[in-house]
Amino acid sequence: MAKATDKAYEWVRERILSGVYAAGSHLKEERIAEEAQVSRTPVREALRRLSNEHFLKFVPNQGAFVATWRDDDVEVIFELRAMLEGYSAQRAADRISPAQIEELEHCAIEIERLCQQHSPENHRRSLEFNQRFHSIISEAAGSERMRRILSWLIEIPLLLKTMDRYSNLDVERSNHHHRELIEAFRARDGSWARSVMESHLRSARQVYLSRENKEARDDAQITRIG
Amino acid sequence: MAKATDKAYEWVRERILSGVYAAGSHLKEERIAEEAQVSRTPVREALRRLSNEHFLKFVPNQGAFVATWRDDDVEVIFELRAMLEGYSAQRAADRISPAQIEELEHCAIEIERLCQQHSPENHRRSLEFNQRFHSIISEAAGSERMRRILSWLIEIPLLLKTMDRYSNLDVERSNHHHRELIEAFRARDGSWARSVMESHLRSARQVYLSRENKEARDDAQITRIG
DNA sequence: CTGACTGTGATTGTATACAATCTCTTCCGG
DNA sequence: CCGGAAGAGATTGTATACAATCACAGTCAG
Repeated sequence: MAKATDKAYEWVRERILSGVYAAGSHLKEERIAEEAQVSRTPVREALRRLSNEHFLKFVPNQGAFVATWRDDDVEVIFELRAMLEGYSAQRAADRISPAQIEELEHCAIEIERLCQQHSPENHRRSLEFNQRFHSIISEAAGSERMRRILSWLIEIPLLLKTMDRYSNLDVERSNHHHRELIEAFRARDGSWARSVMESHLRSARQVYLSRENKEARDDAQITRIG
Repeated sequence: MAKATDKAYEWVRERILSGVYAAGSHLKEERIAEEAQVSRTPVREALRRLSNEHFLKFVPNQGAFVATWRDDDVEVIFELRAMLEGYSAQRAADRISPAQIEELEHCAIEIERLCQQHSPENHRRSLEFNQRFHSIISEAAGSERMRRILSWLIEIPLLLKTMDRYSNLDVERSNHHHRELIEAFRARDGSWARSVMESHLRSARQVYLSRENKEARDDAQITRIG
C-alpha cells in the first residue's frame, strides 16, 4: 500500500491498541491528519481499512468510533481462535518447512528465557515472540484468507490486555504447549498439532475468564468497602 | 454509507458478479468513475471495500484486479464455514426465538417450493431464501463479531458457482438438512444443530469440488478434441 | 539479435477546495 | 418551563488538481 496511507494506518492502529484512543471515542479525520502529518485522504483510507478489520465502527456522516468489546464477545473470540488456529495448525503440519520449524523453536526458547526474569521489557518481548510463533504457523497453513482473519482475532487479546498476568503455572503450561506443537510438526502429525493448539487456546481462555471473575470480585469488594 | 460511494460500489459489484468485469481484469479508477458518473474518490473507496471483501485483489501502485479463485482457497473457505457456522448453530440453539424458528421454517418451505420448477428466476430467489436461512441462524447466535466474520466468508461469487452444480439428489439432501436443523433448534439441542450444520456445509463442499473435477475433465476432453 | 537504458504516457497516490450533512445552541411560541 | 425550528459551526462526503510511480515502447551498445 502507499506511503502516507500506511503511515496513517499504523498511527491510528497503534494508538487504538495502546489505548491512547479510548474505546468508543470519535476519531476525527482532520485531527488525525494533523497529528500524523498527512492529508485527510490517506487518513480516510486508513480508517476505512481499520473499520473493515473491526477496530473501528463506522457511522455514515458521523465518522469512525473505536470499537468496544463486550464480554460475551470475548468468549466467542477465544472459541473462534481455538477452532481456526487448530485447523490452521493441522494444515501447517503438512506444509511447514524445516526453516519455519527452526524459527518456531527459536521463538519457544526465547519465550522461555524471557520468562525466567520478570520485567516489563522482558514481558513485552516475550509477547512479541509469542505473536511471531502463532504467525509462523498461520503462514505455514498456506491460506492468505485465513491468515488475515486470524491476524485480527489475535490482536484482540492484546487490546484487552489479557496476557499480562499469567501465573507461573500458566506460563509453564503455555511453554509446554509450544514445545509439543513443534514436536507434532516435526512428526508431521496434523491431528496432534490441532489438538495441542486447541488446548493451548482454550486454556488461555480459562486464564482470561478466571482472572476476569477475580477482578469482578475485587471490584465488588472495593464497592462494598467504599 | 454515502451516496456516490454506494453507487460506485453497487456498479462494480454487479459487474463482477454478472461477469462483465472478467476475472483477472484490471479495473481502472477513471474509467469506472466516468461509467458510474461519479468522481474517482468514491470509486477508490468502493474498490478498497470490494478488495476487503475479496472481490478484488489490490496491487500497490497498480490498482485493483478482479479476484480469481484457486481451489486451495475454496477448500479452506468451506472448511471455515463448516466450523464457524457449526459453532454458530450450536450457540443459536440456546438463544433462538420461536419467531426466528418460524422464519427458518418459512424459508425452508419456500426453498423447497422454488426447487420444484427450475428457472433462473426461481433459482435466484431460492438462493436469497437460502442466504436468509443462514443469516437468521448467525443472528440468533448472538455475536455481532461472528456474524460479521461469517458474512465476510460467505462469498457470493462462490455461492453462485456452487448452487448451479447441485443435482436433484443434492437439493433433496440440502432441504433435508434444513428441516433437521429446525428440529434440532426446536429441541434446543446445540450438539445436534452443530453436527447437522457441519454436514450441510461439508456436503456442499463435496458438491463444489466434484463438479470442479468434472469440469476439468470436460475441459481436457475439449482440448484433446480441438 | 539480445538486453539494458531511458523517456513518455498512463495510472495510481496525495493534497486541497468545496458541497452536503449532522450536531448543538439559541430563540421563539405556547 | 417545555418543545420545536432555525442557524452557526463542525465534520464528513465528493470533486478536482497535482505529484509520484509504473508499464511499455523505442533506442542503442554489445
